[in-house]
Order: sequence, then C-alpha cells, then structure tokens
Amino acid sequence: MGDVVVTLPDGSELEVERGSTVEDVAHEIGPGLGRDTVAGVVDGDLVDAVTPLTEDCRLEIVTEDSDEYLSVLRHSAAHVFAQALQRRYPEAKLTIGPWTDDGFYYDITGVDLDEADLEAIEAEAEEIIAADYDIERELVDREAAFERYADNPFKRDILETEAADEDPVSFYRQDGFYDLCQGPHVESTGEIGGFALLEISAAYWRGDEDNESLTRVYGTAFPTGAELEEYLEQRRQAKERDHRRLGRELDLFSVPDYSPGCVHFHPNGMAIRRELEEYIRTQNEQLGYEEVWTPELNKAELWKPTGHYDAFKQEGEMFAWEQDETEYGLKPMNCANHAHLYDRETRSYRDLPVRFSEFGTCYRNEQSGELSGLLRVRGFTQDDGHALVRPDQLRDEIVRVLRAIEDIYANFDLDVEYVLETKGDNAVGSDEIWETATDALRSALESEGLSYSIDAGEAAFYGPKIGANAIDALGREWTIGTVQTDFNIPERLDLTYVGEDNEEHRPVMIHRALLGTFERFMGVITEHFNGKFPLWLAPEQVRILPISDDNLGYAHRVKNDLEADGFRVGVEDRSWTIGKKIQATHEDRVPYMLILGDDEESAGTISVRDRKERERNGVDPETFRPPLREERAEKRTEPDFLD
RNA sequence: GCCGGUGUAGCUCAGACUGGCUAGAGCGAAUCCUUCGUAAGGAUUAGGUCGAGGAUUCAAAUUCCUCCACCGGCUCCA
Repeated sequence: MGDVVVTLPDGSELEVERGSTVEDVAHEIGPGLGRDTVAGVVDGDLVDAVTPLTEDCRLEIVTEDSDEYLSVLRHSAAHVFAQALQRRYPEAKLTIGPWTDDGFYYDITGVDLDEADLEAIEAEAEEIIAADYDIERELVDREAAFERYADNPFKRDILETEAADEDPVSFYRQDGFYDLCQGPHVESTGEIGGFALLEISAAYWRGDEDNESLTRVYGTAFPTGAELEEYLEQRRQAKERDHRRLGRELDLFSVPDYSPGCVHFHPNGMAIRRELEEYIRTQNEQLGYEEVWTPELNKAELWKPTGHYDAFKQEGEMFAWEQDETEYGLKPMNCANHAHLYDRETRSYRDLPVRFSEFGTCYRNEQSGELSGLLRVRGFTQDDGHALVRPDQLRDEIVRVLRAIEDIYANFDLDVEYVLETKGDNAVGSDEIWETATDALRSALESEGLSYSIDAGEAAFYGPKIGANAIDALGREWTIGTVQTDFNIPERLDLTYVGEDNEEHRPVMIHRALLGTFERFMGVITEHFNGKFPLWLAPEQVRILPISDDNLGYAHRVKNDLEADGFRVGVEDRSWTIGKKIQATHEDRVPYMLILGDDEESAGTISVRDRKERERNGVDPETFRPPLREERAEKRTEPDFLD
C-alpha cells in the first residue's frame, strides 16, 4: 500500500497511509478538527468525509465554518426535498439534485406540480427537518443498486455513466429515504435551519433539448432561519430593481405585443439612449473610428460568402424572405456591410488600420422563450465597429479597444467579468488561424492585467471573442462589450491591402462593441443604478417644485436658466401639497429638486434638495449651476452638490 | 423552440376553484375646492367588448379548445 502525501492549505505536507479518509487526516491534524469535519476539498473537488485518499493530493478540511459548508448543507436540503416529495408523491421519479451558487435544485419527473403543491411539500420538508433524522452513507453493490432503480431509467443512466466504475455504489440514507449520491452531506436533517422552495420550472435531461423534459424545483437552505429571511428579502429587493419594472414605472420603454422583442423607447428612455450614443460617438472618434451607416435590408446573398447565411439562416435565426424572386434579409450583423465598404477601393498598408463604426440596427429571430425585456431582444442596435488591420497592428488595436472598454465601464461604476470564448464546433477556418487569433486576444487581456475566465468552444463561428459580462438583478450573466478577432471574413471575401513590397496582403478584421447594444446596456445600467441614473443620464435632471401656484412664474424663469445650460428640467405644476410633490419626485428618482416659495422668489434664491434626501436653503442659483455642469461633464454617479 | 405559470382600467391588484344582479378597489387622469414650506389635503367624474378567436350553456371574466403575448427555467446568444 504505502503512503500518500497530502498538502494542506497552509502548505504543510502530511504523510498518511494510502486509503486514509478525509476524516482520518483531520483526526491526525487534531481531534477537535476531526470531530468537526463535514467534508473535504480534494484537488478542488468537494468530497465526502469518508472519501479515501488514494494518491498524493491537496486537501482542505470542510467544517461548519467553511464556505463549502453551505454547499454541503444545500445538497442535504435537496435530499430533504426529495424525501418530502416522495412521501406525498410515491410515483415521482428522482433524477439529479445538486447544489448551486445560491441553493439547490432537483429535477424530477412522473408528477405534475404547481406552486400550491410546493407549499405542501415545503411543509412536509419542515417535518423531516424537525425530526432531525441522521443522514448516513450506505454502500450497495451494483446489482442491488440497479434493482433499486428498476423503474427509474435516469438513475440507471447515472449508474452506467458517472458511477460506471463504482462497486459498491454510494447511497445516502435518512429515515426510510435513500438516494444514489456521492455526497457529501451534513450529519442530520436538523442542521438545516432555514429551508424554502422557490421556483418550479423545467429542464432537459442532461441539458439536451432532444431529451425528455423534466420538472425542476429550485430551493435554498441556510444554517439558520434568520439567514434564510435575509436571503429572501434580498431576492424581493432584486425583483424591485428589475429593469422591466423600472422601465414601466419610470416610463423609459415598452415592448408591445405587436412587436415582440423589439423595443419602443419612450421620451425618457430615449433621453438616456441619446446620451449614451453621444458618449460612445466621442469615444469612437478618439479611437480613430469613422462613423458610417449601412442599411438593415440587403439581398440575402450578401451573407453567403461570409458564412453568416449558413450560420443564421439555417438556424432560423435570420429574418429573410422572397421578394420579386430574390431573397432579401434583415442584417443579423454589420460586418459584411463594413467589409464591402473596405473593399470598395485599393488599400495601402499606409491606410491601415481602416476603422468603421456604426450604430447598426440588427435583427435576429431569437427563440420566443428567450426574449427578456431589454436584455434579450430581436431588434437591437449595436455600438458596433470593425477595424481592418495589418497583422503587426492586431495586438495594439485590441489593447486600445480593451482599454476604452475598461475606462467606459468605470464611468458607470460597473463590474464586469471578462470571458475568452474559444473555437467551437460550428467554427469556420483552420486551427492555425484560430490559434493566432485567440493568442492575440489572450495576450491583450494579460498585458492589461485583466482577470478572465475561458469558455471553451463558445465563440462565434468566425473567430474567438472576448466578452465583457455584466450580472443582472436576478443574477443572470449578459455579455455587453466584446472584442473579436477574425481572419476568416478577410479570407472569404478576399480583402487585401498592398504592402510595402507592392504585393497583396491579407488584413485581419477586429469586431468590437463597447457597450454591446444600447438595449442590453440600458437594461444592465437601469438595474445597476436601480433607476437612480447619474445626472448626465437622468431623463429629468432637475425638477422644480413651486410651493404654491403664485411661484410658477419664478419657477419657469429658473427652469429657463437651467435649460440654457442644456439641462433637462421639469416644473411640477399640479395643485398638490409640497410634501406630495417631493414624494412623487423621489419616486421618479430625479437627482435634484428645487423648492421655490415666496422666500426664495423675493430673495432670488433656490432651495435645493437631492434624491439622497439632503437639502440646503437659500442657495444662489449662480453657485448651483457651475457645479451642476461639472457633475454632468464628469459623469459622476451620485448627486454631489450637497456633499 | 421545449416544460410550467400568468394575462381583468394607464399602473398595482380583488372577483375565477363552486358559471347567474349593472365586473370592484387603490394609485394615476380630468374637473372643482384648497395655495399649502420639505415623503400621500378633500370632493366629483371619466376610464374595462375581462389578451384574441372559437366551443359548451338559458346564461361565460369564470368551463373547454386553438392562437398571441408575457413571466421562470431549459436550450440558444449582444
């Protein structure tokens, strides 16, 4: 047998007998730790305390104080749910029930559930928790395991795949309930202090849409009820921040039934979009991009040589139709048009990079079930741009764009995660080309010191991509900005430039979007700011509240002065009490309100209140306007005049 | 697209399970009164072919079918 070397988190090494369990090692470190051991993390994988160590490894002991404890607890909570389910519905079949970042889910079949059923199951689960059953590991030989699941093809599938090498097979048992499972689990059901079932939805077996659709029940669990309550409260607040709700309340946009997936920007929403457009237009100019405009409607043949036609049309993702015996389509991307603009004249190596930018409106027939407010739509406008560069300019251009993206997001106080997406199955072009393109992106990320993760096989068909991903109020991840290198389109369209050597050379195409699309970006920042847009973006930047109608004349004079500075100003002229006017203005999240009564009018001053509920009376308007202009120009995220 | 859920006034929601007076409320809107000093003043009025179409019935917001849109996932993507 011999020994194995276990490396502990503090770097120390421990030699233990081969086959020792996680728990054994913990006991060796100290009897207290041995007693408290819930599970272990072996080379990054969470495993049961009784897992034997068969080779050299890194080991971390998980106790109730570890971050991983929550995952273990939730894994057990999934079993409690499953037991409760089977008590009420013996015919229900279990499939898989893992923990997730904020809870657990269990995929089941053979039973129809609705929200009301969840409550009943939750009550049953509470009883199982109150009974505090011991949770025990049970080893069963393979044959017996198959017998247990004679009528459950999903569990048999697991036995034949994930557990193919196991004999005996690991089960966990509590009370009369058992489940095929690797663990780890807490010691007894009573450790779960707070348990809730949250959502009922659906998922495909093994995530493949060709497979059977299962019922997925989402839940969560915490060591204490108080932590559960806190989590549920956060969840409620997140729902309040949903951009679809805010979009309605703040009258920013709508997506009417007659144009699913296509956004109507209301005056308030358009004010924000215009600011974004102007800002990005300036950024693009600074980066050397020349603005162009190309049409939405083109003949379908435009996208055949580039490969878009195959990639989009065949998937039903492109809107295209026959007209006068010719096939037309709405553009799903702007790059084909830009490539043709490049190709209209002979380009010299001196001309490169040639850079085009366009606020290009594209249409893609996204699946109906995918549409979601501003975040996933069918019609969208990208702040798109394409740079055609010499190979020696490639890295530099990527770095410049990445830097711009970083600077821009800093202005919004936005946190994003960078992801490098690499070659997938649908890719066109050779492996060498992909490797070069991917290396260029990777080295740019690294030289900028940006941390990133890799999504293998997720790139677009024409080239690898850096995605800047933001998280929405419900915890979902959305790509906003993106930089992609593309050797394929230049090749396929035979784009060239004349080099110093008077020979034709192949440029590289960089696709990039800074915000991504105005729609999605607006959705992201609406939630990020909870509708409290920075001054420069706020649809209504200042609202003037006269104390009584007698002060309306003065209110309009103050308004005119602010409008002369380009501010968006409203006057509240309804015959409401001042308290009501203030409340309504807060609800609309207007950054500044000016309260004007007889005192102010006779003194020629203003009373300033901001949406952070601070106020100052007797302010000279001339001391208010310059700092306000500055706050707008510097794109500060919070009103700071009253700091 | 798939599974499940939802759709009643501009907004938020009652009413539906168990079919039956003229489908209600609050906010918002309009009009009038009030002209108010830092987070909801009062009264009156208007506003709905109950998502659309079909079926069952003496009678449908309510039951059934088809479709549309939305919501949560899944799958797919900026």
